[in-house]
Amino acid sequence: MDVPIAKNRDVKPEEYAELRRALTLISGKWKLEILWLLYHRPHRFGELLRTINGVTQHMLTRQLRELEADGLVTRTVFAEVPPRVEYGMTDATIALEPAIWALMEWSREFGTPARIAAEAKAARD
Amino acid sequence: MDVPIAKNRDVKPEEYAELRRALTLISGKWKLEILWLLYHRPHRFGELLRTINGVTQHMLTRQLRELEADGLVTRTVFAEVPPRVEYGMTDATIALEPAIWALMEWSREFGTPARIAAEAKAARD
DNA sequence: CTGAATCCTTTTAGATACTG
DNA sequence: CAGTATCTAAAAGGATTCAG
Repeated sequence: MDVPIAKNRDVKPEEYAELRRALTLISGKWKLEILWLLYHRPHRFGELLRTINGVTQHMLTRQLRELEADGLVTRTVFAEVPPRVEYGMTDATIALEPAIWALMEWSREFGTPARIAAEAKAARD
Repeated sequence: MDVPIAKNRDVKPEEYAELRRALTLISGKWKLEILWLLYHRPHRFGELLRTINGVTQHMLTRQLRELEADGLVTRTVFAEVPPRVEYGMTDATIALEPAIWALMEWSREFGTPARIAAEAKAARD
């Protein structure tokens, strides 16, 4: 909090695109839940489906495919009957933790609509 | 990096929604550019329009309105002719800096598609 | 058990013209 | 100068059905 970003460096135009891309990678509706569960341990598809409240089979598959394509989860297929698929972390996933943590801290402080509205009002006065 | 989030605490279901909301707040296509410029100093509408490459008047207005509604920018109208409107930071904006910084760090390390793909491949092997 | 295919709704972004 | 009003396009999310 004592380290204003803007005072430290400028941002090149291309970096905005990269930063936006980073946001896109984790902005899927279920991706944070998925990643969080995987931070604890590898999970099977059915485990994720049962654990994540409200997600459909279709959406879970799609979010996992996107995460996999972006290198944020690993997908391991075991040649068994019945089939077993396990999802796990990558180095990129692990490196993402501090950013998620920082966002969660901020969300707890300022993420509440009422609180944010109050802050804005106070700033206007 | 030495502090795995998952090892420290669990996340309540409601917190996922809050975290997703935080992401939504900053996920607009032009919001990061806007916030970054405002971190340096207050800007007028026309200044933002000229400085941010590729944004249209319409989109800039909409993104600013959303940021304002979310308490991430202040909007000050000066009763002058011609009209002058200035946008600035709020406490919530300032508190957001560390999270943006963390995301940008991660993006520089893992945000490149090629790099991410390589990481994923290495993890699979 | 894991997931692909199809169709549909909602959200977000953008282009264009007009205004106090 | 700083917007608003329409309209259109693209992306994201979701329900349902079928399959190795």
